[in-house]
Amino acid sequence: MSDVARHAGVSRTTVSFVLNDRPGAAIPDETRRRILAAIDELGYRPNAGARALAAKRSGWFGLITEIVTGPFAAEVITGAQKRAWSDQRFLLIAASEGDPAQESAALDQMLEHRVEGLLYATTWHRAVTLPKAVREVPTVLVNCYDAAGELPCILPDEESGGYRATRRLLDAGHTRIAFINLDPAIPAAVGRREGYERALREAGITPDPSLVIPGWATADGAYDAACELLDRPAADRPTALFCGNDRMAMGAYDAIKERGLRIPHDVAVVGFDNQELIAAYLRPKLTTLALPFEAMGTKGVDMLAALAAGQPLDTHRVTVDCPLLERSSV
Amino acid sequence: MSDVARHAGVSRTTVSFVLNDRPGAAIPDETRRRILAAIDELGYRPNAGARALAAKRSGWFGLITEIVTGPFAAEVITGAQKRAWSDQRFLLIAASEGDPAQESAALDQMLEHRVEGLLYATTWHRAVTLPKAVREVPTVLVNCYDAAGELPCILPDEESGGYRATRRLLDAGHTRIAFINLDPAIPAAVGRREGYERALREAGITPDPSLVIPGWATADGAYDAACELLDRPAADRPTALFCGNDRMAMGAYDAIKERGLRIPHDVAVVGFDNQELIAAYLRPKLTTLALPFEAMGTKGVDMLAALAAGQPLDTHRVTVDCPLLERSSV
DNA sequence: ACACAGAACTAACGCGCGTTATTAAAGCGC
DNA sequence: GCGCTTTAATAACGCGCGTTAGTTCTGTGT
Repeated sequence: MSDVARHAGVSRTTVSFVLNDRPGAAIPDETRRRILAAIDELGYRPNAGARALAAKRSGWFGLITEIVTGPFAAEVITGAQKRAWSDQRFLLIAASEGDPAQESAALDQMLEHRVEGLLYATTWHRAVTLPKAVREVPTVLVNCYDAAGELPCILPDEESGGYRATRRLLDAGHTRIAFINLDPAIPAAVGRREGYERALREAGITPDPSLVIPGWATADGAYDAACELLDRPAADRPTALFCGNDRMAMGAYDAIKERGLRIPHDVAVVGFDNQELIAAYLRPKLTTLALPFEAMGTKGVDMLAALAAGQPLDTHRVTVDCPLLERSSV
Repeated sequence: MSDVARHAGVSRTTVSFVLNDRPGAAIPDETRRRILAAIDELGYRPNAGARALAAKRSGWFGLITEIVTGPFAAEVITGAQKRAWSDQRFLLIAASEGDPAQESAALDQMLEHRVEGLLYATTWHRAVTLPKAVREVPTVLVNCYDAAGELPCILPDEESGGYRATRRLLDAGHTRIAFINLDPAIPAAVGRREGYERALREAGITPDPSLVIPGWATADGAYDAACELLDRPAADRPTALFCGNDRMAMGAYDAIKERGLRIPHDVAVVGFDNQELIAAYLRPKLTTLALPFEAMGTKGVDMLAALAAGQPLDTHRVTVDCPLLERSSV
């Protein structure tokens, strides 16, 4: 930068002023032109680290996930990344691999890099407790929530997801809709069931508890559940299956096809998660709900930016809708 | 750091010495203890940016990929990330989204952050030409190679992959092995075919060109190709299909099943790419070769570390083996 | 007694930049 | 001509640290 200044016949301060087009600094066009020419000629690049040091703004946000691989984490990263870069901020990404030691090591590194905010994302919707050190910096949870209830979080709207799935099946004319749920204890299972029941009641149907069966989040579990449902006497048999995730829908598909039933003609199916490689390749293609990972990542950076700028948050707990992806199984 | 020094009753220099346990500095245990206690008590964290500035070592490596999402990029990131963090180095990740403008913007940002090395990874094995600016910093290409032949690169060993797949089928007793290839013009197609033919010749079989058909990298293309192969007169019909990727293997599965043939009893299949969600969920599960993305990412960081340390590279063009994953389709 | 060597420590500079306080020159009204 | 404001520019400090070239304090041998 001193070289640029010398080359342009001005002081280093003036160069700094044009580089940051400092408001209030009166720089004649001719001078600015000379400086820009010198920059170009010398191939000068500002040093981001030095700039951060002097300005006391690192420009970094941190993102800690459980695994970098895996479709979900990748989507969160994508969403956060796009928003961050477009805003001249950068993402320091780390994976905890589910190991508390790695997690806290990653956190230490991020704090040493003076991140101005921290995003903590999990693979599945659940409660977490973070190391105390996170209090040193604005933190937003993504796809999880603070067991102590102190940190702001961004969560998928499971209830409206359940509602939307059920509503879609109701609209298609189904009245006996079974729900092959995840492990009933987890938040996703609770929320989706509430949405499922709300949709039914809204349609004037009293929810039948016998139509809600846990599939334990596995294809085999859902297969067993579907078999049990489909083997009931005709009057009790559901004509539609809402499955807790796409892998479970795969299991349900097997049970349906084994019985010579056709999808969606005899039995309609709706999944959850939109695991592209499953949902788009099943036959028929699976209608499912997408977890809004990318949107949550984007929203996370937005909230961090606000927090880092000292603005208060309007909501401590943000929910993001799960869009319905229409394919051919309803 | 000055606070720590004052609190421990020493100079800032001494604190710096114990923090970096500087070889040659004689620090009595008692003093070291006092300093560490002060650090702990004050909750001091070194400022990574300031340290980088003073030491003239940023500690950053850059990684540019086409897309952050997508299973392949994620694996490269994982591999690079693990190696980098374990080595106290950090990864500045950017996605070009296939847009040259974004790519060069990302590159600029990385250079401003004074990355000590750059990894450039593509989704599929091919030639690339990078902006001239990459010459400012050691660069290694991952899964692609420099059209100008100047930059070091890390590539999957397509030839040995083709060999290994074919060899596996030969070992299972097959002699008429068809190869439903990718677009014949791309490097992966060329290399794999060479390996395929080498394996055949080694087994005393003269490669039959009529058994090599392009499937154009799509499930439909491979389906058509498989139909044509399987509908040949019995004497000409292959008993094994080696497919250019897993999606193509899906297409081949359909053609095989439609004809009432069984996998692997009547026709064996080997895929390529190991797309988990396809290969592990097809019935029967698909035997396939994995592209070593994670290993290539790791190797990439290794090479960068060597280059950044000023060591010369022993090889300019490194190849990494594609491991065979045995499942149930052979 | 003195010289000398090592141990323990520190003052001071510089990394590349943002920023504040200040100066010098130019323009303007009377 | 004199005061005043605006414009154009700069010197100097500090961000938090690594590092070099010292300085001061011990102990040892003669």
